[in-house]
Amino acid sequence: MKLATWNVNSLKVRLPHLLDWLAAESPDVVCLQETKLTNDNFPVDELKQAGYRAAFSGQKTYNGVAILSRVEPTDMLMAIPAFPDEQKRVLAATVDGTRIICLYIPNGQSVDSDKYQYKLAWLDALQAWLKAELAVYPRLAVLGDFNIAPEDRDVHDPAAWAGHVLCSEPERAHFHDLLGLGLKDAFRLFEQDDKRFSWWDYRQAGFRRNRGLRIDHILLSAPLAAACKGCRIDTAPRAWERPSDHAPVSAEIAA
DNA sequence: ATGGCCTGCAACGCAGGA
Repeated sequence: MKLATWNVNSLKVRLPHLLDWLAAESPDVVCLQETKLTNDNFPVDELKQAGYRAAFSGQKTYNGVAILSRVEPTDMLMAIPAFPDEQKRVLAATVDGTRIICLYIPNGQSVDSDKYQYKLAWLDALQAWLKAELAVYPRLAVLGDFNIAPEDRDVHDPAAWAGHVLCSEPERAHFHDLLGLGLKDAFRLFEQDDKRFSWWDYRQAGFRRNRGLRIDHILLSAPLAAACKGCRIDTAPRAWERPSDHAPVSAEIAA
């Protein structure tokens, strides 16, 4: 079972990229973030043609998440139960006996912003929810744009980013606490090249200069981590015409 | 040198992203 996550930064613009990538990579499950589409505009038919069912939770202009899968997703949940939110950032579904949680964690903007406080409150609620979910679903995968670079090695210039949003100590502590629940960062289960990132700023030729961050993650419960055969960031689509600023991340789980 | 780029909205510049 191949699981993937991709912040597409507008599914309307990136649908051709997504269809090309699905055809090339044949993932079984794909979590999408920043679809920026209302549900009535979701490209259900195009994805069905490509062989994917879709669950989605969108809104106008901002946010929006989706789960694509080869088999019908069931038991969908559109929010953290104890954290009602107008912003569509959460989608959970069960796919073939595996619980999939797709997240678009708030960016936070800057550490002195109200949005940063919202991010920390959001992460508190996430922590409590995932603890309960793990007790219910042994096979649990959490995929998405976490907007957290967990360690300095996930940052192109740790000195420049020190203390800034996405790298601040409270955010990293939250990420560490998720691992403390028993989740594993799939990417770090394997030997990886240095300076592997999943997001690069559109400005200043960020991608060409590999000035990026690793902020898109796949976390796996113990049974899934034990069966995980690989995890990689596919940087190729970031070099395509009119790319998303994020690259897809995928993990292979043995059947 | 505190911007730069991209998307959506519905502007004719803004908010938001990271």
